[in-house]
Amino acid sequence: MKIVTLKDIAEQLNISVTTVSKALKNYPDVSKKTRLQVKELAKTLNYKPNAFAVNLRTKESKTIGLVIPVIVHHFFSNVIKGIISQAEKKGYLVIILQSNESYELEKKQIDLLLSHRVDGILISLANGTADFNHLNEIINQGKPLVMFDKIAKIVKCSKVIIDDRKAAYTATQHLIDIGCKRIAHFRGALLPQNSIDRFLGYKKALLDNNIPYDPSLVYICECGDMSFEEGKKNAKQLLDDHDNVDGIFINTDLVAIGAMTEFNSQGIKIPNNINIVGFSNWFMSSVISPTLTTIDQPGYQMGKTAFKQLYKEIKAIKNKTPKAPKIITLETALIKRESTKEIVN
Amino acid sequence: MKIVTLKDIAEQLNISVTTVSKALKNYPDVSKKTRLQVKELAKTLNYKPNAFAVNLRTKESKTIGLVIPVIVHHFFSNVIKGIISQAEKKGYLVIILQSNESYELEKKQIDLLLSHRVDGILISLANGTADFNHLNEIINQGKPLVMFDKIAKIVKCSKVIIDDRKAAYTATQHLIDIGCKRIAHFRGALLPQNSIDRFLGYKKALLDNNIPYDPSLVYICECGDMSFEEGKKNAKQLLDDHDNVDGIFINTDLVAIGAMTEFNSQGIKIPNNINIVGFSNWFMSSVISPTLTTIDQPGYQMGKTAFKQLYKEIKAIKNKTPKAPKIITLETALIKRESTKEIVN
DNA sequence: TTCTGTATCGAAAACGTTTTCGAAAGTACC
DNA sequence: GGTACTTTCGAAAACGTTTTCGATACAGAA
Repeated sequence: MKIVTLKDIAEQLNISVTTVSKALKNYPDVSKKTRLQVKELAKTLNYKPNAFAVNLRTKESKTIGLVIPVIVHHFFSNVIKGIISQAEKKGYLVIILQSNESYELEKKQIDLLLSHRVDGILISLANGTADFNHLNEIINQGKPLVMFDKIAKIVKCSKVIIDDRKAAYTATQHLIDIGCKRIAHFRGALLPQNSIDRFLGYKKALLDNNIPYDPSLVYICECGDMSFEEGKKNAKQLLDDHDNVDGIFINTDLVAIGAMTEFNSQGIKIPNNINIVGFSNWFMSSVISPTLTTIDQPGYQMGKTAFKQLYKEIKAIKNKTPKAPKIITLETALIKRESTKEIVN
Repeated sequence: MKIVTLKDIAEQLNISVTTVSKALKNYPDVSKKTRLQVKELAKTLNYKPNAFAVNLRTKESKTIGLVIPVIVHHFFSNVIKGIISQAEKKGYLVIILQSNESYELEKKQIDLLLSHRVDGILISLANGTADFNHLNEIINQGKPLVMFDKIAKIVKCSKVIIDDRKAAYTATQHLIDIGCKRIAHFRGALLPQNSIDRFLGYKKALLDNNIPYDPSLVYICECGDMSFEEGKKNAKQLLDDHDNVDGIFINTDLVAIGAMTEFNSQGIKIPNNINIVGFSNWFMSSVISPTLTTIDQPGYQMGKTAFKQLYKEIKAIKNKTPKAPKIITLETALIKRESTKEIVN
């Protein structure tokens, strides 16, 4: 019941706390005999160092913070898994907070993490975040910060991303390659960099292929909790507005699936009447009918990479050799499935 | 850049650290004037109490640990969300670890959490866990432990569960009600209580309806990372073994979806040739074709409830009034969808 | 004046580690 | 027997808080 401390071990062996501490940490200036004695007793008493005391002394907590917009999300939960698995290998624990796409919450949560003295912070921004003082505060405290996926270019820290623009270009080009002439885009919210980049990639692909860009073909969705419904709503609106759209590039799979559901219920055949490309490669996309052509976004790997970078920076700061921020871009891939098909006239 | 401490504030105001501490915590024995001075300076200096020092002194960390078998999982990620949202309200942070369905990992992780001195632990057991010493150690240390979903009845702690047996009974009864005569069951791994209970519920429903229980109709899947493939494999095996099965109650949606995929590819029509009921109500189940009849399992609410119970126990222990373990059962519901349909002869 | 009470403060111990530095004892060598 | 070196240990400070307890000052009351 009582929690054992170094002092307890010291008293039982009639030696000093200092020696016990050193024995457990294999200091060279303690004899083999006492070292073994100490270690054995520590084991039988089930001694566990008091993390608070260690942290207070060493000024590191072996804990990092993670702020993420949503948790119930195929991509983000994969990121979390990647971070946690990698952190565990290095002996780090991860405190997870969900910003719920709210700037206010995000700010509070970073404050919380800072006062809990985490060794570093990983973050994917909320859609609503347009002010970055809370992020700069982390950096000012000399703590490493690594952003991933939803980043802010202006913040001076390392970032792990995909080339959203290129991926979107590839997706759109695929629609063009199979013969689509009039391609719509369901884009994400206005602020996040990746929704901007995906939009730009879409636009560039059109222009490079001499297809005029038509703003009326671009629909917005917030991509929050209501993604699926937004997809349905946008699809319905699209059908009201236009009658000659033959392809849509959609910002994220969940919205795409919502759209497909709407098209299905209205008797619009995919891919015969309309081709659809999603983004993210949610597992779901491979089991719905028709299966969804999409861009594979390596969530697990992104989590792993982000932690590795953070770890490097934690070590670097500890050794007083801070490194310049680094931007790491991961590869994506177009996954062709049933929702797109060569158009034959 | 430098992190400010109570001492810094004290020196700037020419008062003692004691007084600063008391001023910030509104002790009555500090004058209003100094209290305001201190608070103002603390704010401008952006003072944040050093959590390590506070924890060391007060012996509580305002942090809890969560050990969960998988993260990339619709049900569990909902649980996580529920826990985190509730914890945040009470000022608690959550450290999440993934046991990956491995007993060894689970044990190590609990050790990690204990040495990090979390105030309490929430856990959903790994499939492989059959020994409970690591859990009893938590209790022996006087720390609250709350198990949810995948529990061990034998461990003396509070639990938040659903009535798996009843839910499985309901699911099976539904198959019987629509006219199924020969009902198979894809069960989960052998150890976890809920996979046992679901199996028992299935069996009881059969017997209560005078349908003989046939062990050859029960297939096992581990429900780990390969759930989807296991579903396909089991479905294929079932078709090899039997030709008169008209309904299956499947342990979890993901396996069910795997099975449906296999049936689809073999031209077996759902629900015309075979009726399927899943379990958990993953979002995916509502968008695949045909949509899947399933049991709704309230993940978010389970997370919330589990944290609330843990919180109560943390407070109770702090006040030296520990309470007896409590078992909380949440309601489930049968969600009827397209994968089951009245059989007409 | 002395006494009692109240308001305000600070010294110091404590939480459990880590690490520096010096002390003591032993060994080896001349 | 003195010197130099090695081996082994422990005292003490430090990390930043919280909280107990006593000190001081000053008010009003006797």
